[in-house]
Amino acid sequence: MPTKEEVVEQFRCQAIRDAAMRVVARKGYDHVTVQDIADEAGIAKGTVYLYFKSREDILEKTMTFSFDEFHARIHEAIEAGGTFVEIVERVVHAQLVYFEERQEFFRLYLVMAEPLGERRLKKHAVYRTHIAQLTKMVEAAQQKGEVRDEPAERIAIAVNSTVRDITLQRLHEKAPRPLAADAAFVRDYICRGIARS
Amino acid sequence: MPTKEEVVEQFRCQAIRDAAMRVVARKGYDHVTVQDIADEAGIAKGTVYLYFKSREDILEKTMTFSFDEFHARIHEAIEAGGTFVEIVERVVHAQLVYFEERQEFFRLYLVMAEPLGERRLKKHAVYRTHIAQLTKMVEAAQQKGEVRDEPAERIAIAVNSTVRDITLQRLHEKAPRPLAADAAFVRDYICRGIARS
DNA sequence: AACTAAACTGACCGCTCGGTCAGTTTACCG
DNA sequence: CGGTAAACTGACCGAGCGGTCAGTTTAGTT
Repeated sequence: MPTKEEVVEQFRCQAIRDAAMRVVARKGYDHVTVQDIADEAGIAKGTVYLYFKSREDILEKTMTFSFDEFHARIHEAIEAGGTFVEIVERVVHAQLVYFEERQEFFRLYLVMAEPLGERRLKKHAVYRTHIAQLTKMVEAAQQKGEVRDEPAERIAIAVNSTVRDITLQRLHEKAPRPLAADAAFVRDYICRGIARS
Repeated sequence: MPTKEEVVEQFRCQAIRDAAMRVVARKGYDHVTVQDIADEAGIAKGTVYLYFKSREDILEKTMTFSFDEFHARIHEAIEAGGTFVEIVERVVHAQLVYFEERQEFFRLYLVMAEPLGERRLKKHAVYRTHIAQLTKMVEAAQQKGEVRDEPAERIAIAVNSTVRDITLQRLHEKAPRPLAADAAFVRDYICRGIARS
């Protein structure tokens, strides 16, 4: 049983993470300042440092925390079973919906996938986890002979990239077409390619 | 006929752009300082400002300048004609080779595709140009009935995302498999999907 | 060699940001 | 209430950055 202090602490941490996520969505990961986060959360900058030890700490915790929920959703979609096409359909749909509902998270997610600079950031580890999840899905389908015999990780990356960029495109459009249409498009693109059959 | 002064000026500008590209590749777009660029180019910071009017000016010019050459290569690959599969094969191959040979450019390219923050950056315009180029390619193929009847821009985005993320993956690997293998994989993924046929 | 204009330099300025901490407010308990 | 400990605040500090410019070096001309 958590003490009252722990409950309050958790509540504050969550509020700060939520604020951080909104600000990252607005300004981009690299341009977020601690003052921004404090303002967004309606507290003083000093208070932030009572709950997190540095700017990086806030951003990293924000990332991993949000990601856990996303990860769980995809896990569900995979575990529900069925043919590979059905699984892909659910996974694609789950991702599109999740990104659509939580654009702040999606923008954070974009940052996770990209890193390639001097520092191997923790962000990237989070992205790799997601790829690993999809890779297992592909491997299972290959065992059942539903998917071509190519490196599973390559396939997972290809699948994921498509979902991500279509989501990005939808975010840029003022009035994107119905989500179901893009979900179907991505599912078909992944499974059958774009050649007229 | 350019004067001697103009030649020297162009040479200096090119040297600074080259330096900027290398530093961006190492540190990432947002963390590059003007001092970094000056050091890399072997000149003083003040000298940089004789040729460019601001940090943003350097980065923007570096981006568009490098991109023009890339754009031309893809244009060639498209215009050489043939069936859609052949064209895709050439385009994918050209991109993979170009990215492999110029990793600094690729890292710059990654930054172009991503923006989604407060400011609609010029970076993004450059990326849109590339997508527009691919979109035209897809539309031509649709006219000939070689490609399914889906929004051409969506297809272009999907195609491009795959090439990009596979390239990214290759950069992370110490010993990636032969480029031709990935080129074939991407081509097949795009045209036929991943379902076992 | 003497002169000059153009090219170049790097110390400097103003500003922003991450992080600190002395002081203030709040909340709880006897 | 009164007292005290915990929570909170925001002015402040030092570091680092973009951009400037007075001074120095270089290169061309006579």
